[in-house]
Amino acid sequence: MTVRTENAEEYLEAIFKLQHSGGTVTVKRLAAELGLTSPSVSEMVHRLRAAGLVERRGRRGRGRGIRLTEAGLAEGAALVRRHRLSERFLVDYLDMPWDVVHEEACKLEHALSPEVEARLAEQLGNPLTCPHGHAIPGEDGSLPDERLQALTDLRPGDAAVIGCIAEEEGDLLRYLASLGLLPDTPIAVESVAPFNGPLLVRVGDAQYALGREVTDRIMVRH
Amino acid sequence: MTVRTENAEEYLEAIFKLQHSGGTVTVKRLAAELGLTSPSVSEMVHRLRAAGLVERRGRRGRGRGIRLTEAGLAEGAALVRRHRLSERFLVDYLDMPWDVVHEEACKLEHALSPEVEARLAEQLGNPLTCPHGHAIPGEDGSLPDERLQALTDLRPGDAAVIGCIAEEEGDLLRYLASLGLLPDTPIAVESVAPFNGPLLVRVGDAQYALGREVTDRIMVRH
DNA sequence: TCTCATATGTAGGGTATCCTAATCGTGAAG
DNA sequence: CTTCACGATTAGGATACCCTACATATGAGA
Repeated sequence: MTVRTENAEEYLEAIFKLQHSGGTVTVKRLAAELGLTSPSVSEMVHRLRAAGLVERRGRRGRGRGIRLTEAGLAEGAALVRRHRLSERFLVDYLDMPWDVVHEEACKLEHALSPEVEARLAEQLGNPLTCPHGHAIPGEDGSLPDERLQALTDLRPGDAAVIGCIAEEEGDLLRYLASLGLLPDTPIAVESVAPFNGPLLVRVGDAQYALGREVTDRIMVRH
Repeated sequence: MTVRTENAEEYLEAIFKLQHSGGTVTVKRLAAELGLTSPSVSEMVHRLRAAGLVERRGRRGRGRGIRLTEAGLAEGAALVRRHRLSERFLVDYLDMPWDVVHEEACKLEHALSPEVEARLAEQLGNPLTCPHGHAIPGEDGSLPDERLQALTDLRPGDAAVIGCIAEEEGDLLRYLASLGLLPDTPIAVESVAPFNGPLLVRVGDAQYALGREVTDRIMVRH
């Protein structure tokens, strides 16, 4: 049962995230998430199952698909926790820009022991979210399920607070940072142009016109 | 030429360290250092050579054995640098005890990009040594060769300063820390018991009798 | 009930890395 | 000058992944 490799960890993390984003975890979805082919994923899922980290429910009904076992859940949560703590570390301690930390954290997450993870969390002040606003699982693997909605789905006049950005890296993040559209920022929709046009939003004293590509990725709460 | 794997990095680091500790780098020594068999090492050395990271000198005379090329040297130095910076980080920022950080750093060193490495060094105040006293290679790969000698080799009456501890982890380090025998600590030999007996040393106001197993691993400078 | 689109799985093949056992080569010693 | 010990290498085999091509199975709709 040599399934504590870095590769296996990637799978567990991906399954954990898919499982928590709701919906059924299938081989196909996993393959898409990981950028691999279905047979490769199918094979690894068998290994993970043999190792007792994953189980398959019948293929019909609600609870179908791939599920993490108790052990797998703990592993997956720990990986996500380490990933997001790493991002916080890179931003808070090393002053790195938030649009590059995801990739760096992908490597770091596999290099943190529970001990280092715990001390890092403490040094960082036990943060609750990553720089993009995603919740950091607790040491017990718990993850609050906030119900966020895309900014796109607000109506004119609605006010909200940015919860997280559904994008881990790239130009979009740089753009948002340049506008000050960061997690926990209050934002209000002033108008919505028809035919899938831009949203006119207010942030503090500023007003911006944001396209759907952007507003789809800004997740807000009330 | 897929030789930028974590495994290959381990080899490069080991070769770098053996090369700098003087002496010839052979397959056998490498195998011992890495805890692998000779055939495995032989094979990887071929891969590294194909990748232009290593070269073999003739098997006689001074410069024989395995040598890092320019490229390999840079890689090796970077790995050692990241390893020792990681140790500093673990001790200075996360308050971990110095006898456990080696193992943690073994994992971390492969997860640091040049960018992260640079920022980490800066945040830590560009330290020159790891917690055990070993010099941290510069960004250019340079490594000063201090000429240290084992405490064992001093004569009664000699005074010196602890340079580094030739041991990365374990009880010995805990023991030394409990006595305050850390790098940069002044130390004087008061007497040496015959028949490979203990050394009586003075450290500040304290006096300790240290066995050869211990004094062999305490490297000092003047 | 039967058929088909689609997800899943099997077959077969490739690479990187490790191992054990056997072979090769060379300097030193007789 | 021959032999031998020992380090290096080759041979052959295992495992963990990954892939492409092909086979199966199943729910949905005819």
